[in-house]
Amino acid sequence: MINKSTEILKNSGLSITAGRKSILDLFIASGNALAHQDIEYGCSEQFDRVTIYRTLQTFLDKGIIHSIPATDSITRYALCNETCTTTGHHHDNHIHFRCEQCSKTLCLDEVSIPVVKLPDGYMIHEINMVVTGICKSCR
Amino acid sequence: MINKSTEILKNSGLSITAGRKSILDLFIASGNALAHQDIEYGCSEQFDRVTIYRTLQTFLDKGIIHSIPATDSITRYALCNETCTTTGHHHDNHIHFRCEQCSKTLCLDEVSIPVVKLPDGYMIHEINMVVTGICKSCR
DNA sequence: CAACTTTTGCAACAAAGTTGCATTCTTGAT
DNA sequence: ATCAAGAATGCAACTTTGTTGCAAAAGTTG
Repeated sequence: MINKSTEILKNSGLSITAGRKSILDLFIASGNALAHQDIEYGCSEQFDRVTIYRTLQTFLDKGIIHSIPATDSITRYALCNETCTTTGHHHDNHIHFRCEQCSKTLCLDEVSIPVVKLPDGYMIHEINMVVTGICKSCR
Repeated sequence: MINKSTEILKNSGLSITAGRKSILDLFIASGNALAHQDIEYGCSEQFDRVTIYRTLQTFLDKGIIHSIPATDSITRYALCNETCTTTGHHHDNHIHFRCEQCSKTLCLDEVSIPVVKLPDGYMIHEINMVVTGICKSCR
């Protein structure tokens, strides 16, 4: 296993292609959540828009990345952490933080989502929590 | 003051137009969050797509509605409750629930968002919490 | 390296959202 | 009730975002 992106692909049973490695490398390098557009302009080599959409969907399906809700109609994705190996739809139990200054969206892996009690009759499947504000680096 | 939508518009200092009243009435009648498309097809009279976009933006600015984060790139909006009179960007402190069965998004006004403690250096401005699962009516 | 499967790129399309401008409607003062 | 000024609307044109089918190219397995 040469590098991390190759390793992730192998572990998920996906074939190793230049596009997938490139996109994974970008996620690993950036350290924050990426939108489709970030990837389109961020890859050193350029890939077709369609390929990027399909790759992101594949990664979602395999549990390599997760999507982060936002109010601005831009879907962002972030790498799931290592312990999160479930295939198929799943969810990391951490908070997401969006900085209003630098516009970066981060996974705060160390902060887990508090338990909430819903009224009777509601079944909880998944909880998402997104905090906006100013991040550590921007103060 | 003839009806609720007119009252809301007056309170926000907006001029009373057929489009605005129609859209507000739809929010009041539906009781759940609406996406642009729901409004486009939901209004008895039809309005231009652009008008709907602009009306929603105006309502957001005036604090009449708030937007609800989602992972599906569809922005949904819901009426802010009465106590929430701030003009400009603001946020209701309640949880949103999205039902996987009926696809409705609801404001659970009675459930407030729990306090979270972020690592040092982060400034919190706004917290959003979206729970997905099965709602009361769909069980 | 050969067959078999998977992935990619292209084209074409559909949906979502934005902007400028002319026309129409609201409002507030007469 | 009327009218002028300002605000809102509709239209056209455009950009961005996301989807689908299919043929060509690349990856995988023996």
